[in-house]
Amino acid sequence: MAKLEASTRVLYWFRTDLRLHDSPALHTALDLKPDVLYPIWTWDPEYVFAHKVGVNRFNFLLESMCNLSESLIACNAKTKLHVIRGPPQTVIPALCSAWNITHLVYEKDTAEYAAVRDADVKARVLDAGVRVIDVLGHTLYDPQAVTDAHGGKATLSISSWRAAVKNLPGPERPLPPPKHIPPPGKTDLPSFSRTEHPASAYHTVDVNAGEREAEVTCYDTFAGPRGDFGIPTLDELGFPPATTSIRGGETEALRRLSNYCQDAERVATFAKPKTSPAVFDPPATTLLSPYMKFGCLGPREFLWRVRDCITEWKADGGSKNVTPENLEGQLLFREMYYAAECAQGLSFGQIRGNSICRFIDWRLQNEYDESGRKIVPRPLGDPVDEARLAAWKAGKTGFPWIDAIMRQLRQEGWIHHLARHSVACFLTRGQCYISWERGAEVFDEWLIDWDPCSNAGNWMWLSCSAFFSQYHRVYGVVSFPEKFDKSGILVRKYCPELARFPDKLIYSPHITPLSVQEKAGCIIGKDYPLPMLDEKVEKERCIGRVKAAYALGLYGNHSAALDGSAVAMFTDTPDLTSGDRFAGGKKKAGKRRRDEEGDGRPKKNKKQHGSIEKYLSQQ
DNA sequence: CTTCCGTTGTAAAC
DNA sequence: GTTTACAACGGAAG
Repeated sequence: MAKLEASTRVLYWFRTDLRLHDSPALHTALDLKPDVLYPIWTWDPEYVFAHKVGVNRFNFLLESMCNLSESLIACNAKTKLHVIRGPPQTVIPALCSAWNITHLVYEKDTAEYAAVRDADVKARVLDAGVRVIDVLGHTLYDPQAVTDAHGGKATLSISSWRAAVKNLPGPERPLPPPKHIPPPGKTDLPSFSRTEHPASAYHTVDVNAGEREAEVTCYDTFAGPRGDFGIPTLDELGFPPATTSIRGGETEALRRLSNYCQDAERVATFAKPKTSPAVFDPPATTLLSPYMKFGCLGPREFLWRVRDCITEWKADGGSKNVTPENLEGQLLFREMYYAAECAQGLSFGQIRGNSICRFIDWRLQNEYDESGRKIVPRPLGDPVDEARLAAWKAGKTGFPWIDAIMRQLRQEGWIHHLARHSVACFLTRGQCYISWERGAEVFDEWLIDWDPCSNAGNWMWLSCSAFFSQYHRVYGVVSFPEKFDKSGILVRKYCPELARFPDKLIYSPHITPLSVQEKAGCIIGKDYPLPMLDEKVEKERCIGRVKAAYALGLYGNHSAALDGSAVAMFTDTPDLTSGDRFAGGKKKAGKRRRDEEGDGRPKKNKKQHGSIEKYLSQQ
């Protein structure tokens, strides 16, 4: 009797902490000196059916889970990562009951979606008398503590974030990985049924259906096809093989980190804005973001490895770079976005209801029903806008720099930070004037390192919706890449049809004489698209529109943004590229349009390098 | 109130 | 290759 009460039986729930090193939550679990510890992962149907996730992120996750399982086995041959296929909200309470769990331990996830889910799970198991311990470990600082120190307001700049953390204790050195892990106990699943733990409920909205080549079989059983709680495979998701060359896992993360730190001078003099988005083999940056996203790499491990590396190098006479441009600074932006998301909640990922996000009359914004629910799938908008969005996503805009980046994104699941800037600026305030929500959605689908805080935060930054406001600074689709690479290696790799164009024309092949095009074996307008819009003309229109939006001064939480009437408060600048720009699309009711705007300066339309009409006719 | 600063612009002028 | 005008924002500091 007394012995039974003393027995400590821990369910350790792995989520975005797929590592053994520097895991405060796992450390806490082991400090309980448990008799048994079950390392589990709940294979949540939400991500399989309701959230659009590309094959490369799933592949990275599965590899990271496999690697973690191997590391667990190395600590104790009797253990491994146990995958249970079902929604955590019902599966975890059922496991607690079936396995007589006394403690549920996991790393705290502060992002709103996860926080809501975890609160649900927590409430259910607390009811059953299980103690719940959640421990921070995904960030250097507690986003809630930063928010509190900032008066409950979102941190909108690095300086305000810095002021908020000034009096908080700084990050300590990372914890070592455990050497031993207790074994799990019995693993039977009495009376588990799909009625209680539905996966099918989500089938009605299988948003990934288009990517699948076969049926989803991963929910046929709870413990996998072999009944051994094995890690699912892409086959069981019905997905084709992954296309990325980025391998997942903690082992790979630590190898990459060590590898990058070999070159102490590069670490110590790192300046993000100076790193090239055009090189890829190897990339100019660490490529550690995917590992950070899934917790294969702990932020403190990264921070202190970098700090130590720089200290050593400085001892040899070097002088180091400063935040926020240096490597440590990269982590600080992540912290800033986490704190801002924590203060803002679910609306951080959208315009509607988002008090830090400017309301701008972007095309193809989210749409909501009367009760404020997002309409899924999104009703189609103006065909010209839709065509532009589709071309952007497909890497067929006719601008090689943009297209190469988008194709790299799809293939590799990762692109350089400044490449993200280029394509995000182009889609939103630079040229297309399409809502950042659409871009964020595509990044969510394709980026391995997608993170609800950093992704939405950076899209608001680039679209000048929050964090940043210098909307005149528009990235050129030729000038910007030329600054880094005049030879166009990224374009040659990801747009191979352009590989034989001369350096001077690689970013603007449409002005190439036909004879040269023929020699290069690629006719622009046939083998590669004409530019789908006039870069300079659209840039000027966009700047004018954003300027007008700033003057109007609406934010996402304005009543007009909530009830959908805000768009009608905008007036349009005269159309310069195509007279029938709005002819095909339905205009919003009550929309006013004026003929002239602002400076009234007649804009010359000298170089019409292409038009959406010409572009569409090629499709 | 004014001034200064802000990770990552461009194009022209020197 | 570096410097400067461009046209100009929000927020913090003074």
